[in-house]
Amino acid sequence: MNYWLLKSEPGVFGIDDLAESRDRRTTWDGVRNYQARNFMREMTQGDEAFFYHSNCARPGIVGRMRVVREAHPDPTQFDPRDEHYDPRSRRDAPRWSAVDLEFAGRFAETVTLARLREEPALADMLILRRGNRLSVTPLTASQWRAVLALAEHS
DNA sequence: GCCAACGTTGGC
DNA sequence: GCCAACGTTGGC
Repeated sequence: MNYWLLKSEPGVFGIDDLAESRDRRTTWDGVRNYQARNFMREMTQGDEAFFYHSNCARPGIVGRMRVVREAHPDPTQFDPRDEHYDPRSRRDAPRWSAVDLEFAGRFAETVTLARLREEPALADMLILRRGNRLSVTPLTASQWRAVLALAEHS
């Protein structure tokens, strides 16, 4: 079992959009960073992930998801009308991957970025490191539990 | 392989 | 809107 944190801008695709998706599932596509892509390729079915709202008034963790389909070629890379189209990617050698995720609950309160920074148990969390902008990062089991504890005691 | 220029991310 | 930090691009 692995734990992950995935960022998305709520103005583009927020946790409510996931909760309202068909079967409460979505394909997490559009990732165009190699490090983030490589983390997605490490995901296995049943892995747990947090949904983080970025680039918004109250950035922070807003809920949970579960990996329901492992890495597969991101279809948007082949679609010339999609903003994530990559003309250099070939169908016989796809450059970018996506995973499918299922909604697993929304927190009663957002665990804000400011709150995450205050928590000693989360000092090593990757997204809290200076300048880290990765949209997909791994968490340790203890970091996962620490965030859940913050969510439950807010 | 170096590195300057540029584009993007994302908090504030 | 600002800007620090980072990744990517492309000339050389």
